[in-house]
Amino acid sequence: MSVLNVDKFQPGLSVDCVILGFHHNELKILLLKLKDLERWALPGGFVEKEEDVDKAAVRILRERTGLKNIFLQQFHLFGNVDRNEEAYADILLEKGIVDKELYDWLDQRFVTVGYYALVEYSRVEAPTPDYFSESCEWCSLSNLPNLWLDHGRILEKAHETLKRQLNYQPIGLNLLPPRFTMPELQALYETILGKTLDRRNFQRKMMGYGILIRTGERRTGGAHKSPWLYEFDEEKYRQGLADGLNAGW
Amino acid sequence: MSVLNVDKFQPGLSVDCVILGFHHNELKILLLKLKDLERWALPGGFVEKEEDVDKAAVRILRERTGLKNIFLQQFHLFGNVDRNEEAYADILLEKGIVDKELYDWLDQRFVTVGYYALVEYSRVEAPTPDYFSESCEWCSLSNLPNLWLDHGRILEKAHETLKRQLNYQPIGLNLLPPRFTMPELQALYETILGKTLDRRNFQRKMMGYGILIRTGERRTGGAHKSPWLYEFDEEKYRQGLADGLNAGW
DNA sequence: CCAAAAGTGTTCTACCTACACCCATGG
DNA sequence: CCATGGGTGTAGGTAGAACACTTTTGG
Repeated sequence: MSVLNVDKFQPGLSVDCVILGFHHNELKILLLKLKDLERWALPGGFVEKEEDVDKAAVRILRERTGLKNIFLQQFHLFGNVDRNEEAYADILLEKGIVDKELYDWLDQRFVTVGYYALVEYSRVEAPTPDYFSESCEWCSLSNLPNLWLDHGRILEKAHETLKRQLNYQPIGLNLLPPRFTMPELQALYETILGKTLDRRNFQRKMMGYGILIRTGERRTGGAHKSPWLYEFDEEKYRQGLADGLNAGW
Repeated sequence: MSVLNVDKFQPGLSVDCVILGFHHNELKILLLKLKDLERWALPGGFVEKEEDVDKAAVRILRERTGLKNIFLQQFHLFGNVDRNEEAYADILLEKGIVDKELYDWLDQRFVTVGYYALVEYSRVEAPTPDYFSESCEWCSLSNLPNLWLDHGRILEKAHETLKRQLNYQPIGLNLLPPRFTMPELQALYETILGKTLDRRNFQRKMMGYGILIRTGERRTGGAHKSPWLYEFDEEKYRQGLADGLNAGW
């Protein structure tokens, strides 16, 4: 038996997670530095034979971040034949990181299901690398390292999906701390959308959704007027997720 | 070798297509009547080992309908373990429709990728059943037969996706005949959305998108005022598909 | 007291909604 | 000629965009 018991996995099927956090007004993504290769990969894994694909994504997220009960959404299946072209398994075999059995497993064609998760940056205490990687770190979306295979494309697609969903779904819960200011929420939107928004219109629009509660407190210590602290009305937030915010038509 | 050479297919992976057409002001879906079972299935198939998943979907659509160059969109992967529960393969083996090799192939766990296609009803001349089905027919969405496995759920998800996409994507090309009237287009929207829309506002909104061209001609023969015939400005239509119609934010 | 950030209000416009009205056609 | 469906116009409301103004805070 290899270091990984490949028999328990569904062949040819993998899951990759785009795990996004928000820190210092920047979108961060959790990436794995592959062993003996100057490339980084999305946290991913295989699907057990008796495991739902959605459950596998949840498990992988938990294994890397320790987090549970996180908003995790499937967004696309990547199924091109040529997506596995890179000969990384050869290097792994050469270096003795994998044995022949695992090599053969890795060498097959894989299709991968992309999931994205929005997590609170500070709640991820010790990101854990997997067997194929030497470290697991937050990287800035604006300054990405060299990504493995089609992982750049997967990330791009996740980002597109996220942008579109911003139009009809609430966002921020599990991405921001439990209490946050309106400028912080706005900065999140601006970062995801890649453009600036009007402060005052943003405030009105967000309040109009009815998913925010203004707590009585303010964030003090900043160099200027202290902003109010808000929290999500989780009940209404979930309803917004389910029903959509801007129905249209 | 079986009737199907299963060796050439990627194990555990299938594609199912929700093929929608529009006829007599009703949405129709192309379904297969399974042999020796009072159940119907979505047109589907397996993915060849050297074939992109998207290409497989195109191939399956072509095999059933003869159509090419159709709007075909992946919308979800269905990956629960329990989705294959039904013991249909047992019946097929019993009746001698499949041999042991094919039986074993069918008996494995499958995850399936859902695609939906919008096609012009009248252009599908002779829908062709596959090896497992005895007929291939258009069924009315409002009066569905008993569906196999989770195909009802897959259809539902396709319909949800379609409804949402109506808010930011044009629709109608390849679903309506090349020339159509505004009431016909409206009927399509109403059918998909499951609600009535205001005639006059609909017209203004659609014209506002700039994807329609009013031809000089009218449809005569109807019992009342003859409506104008329109066609899509395919250039702008495609641009609308790519960029979205209502960007939002 | 000043600069900069945060909160609130106002105007203008565009679009959506809900209608009223006119025109064509076949029976 | 009339019932019905199709085409066009218009008034009111609502929401988004683009503003100005006030308030608070640390330095």
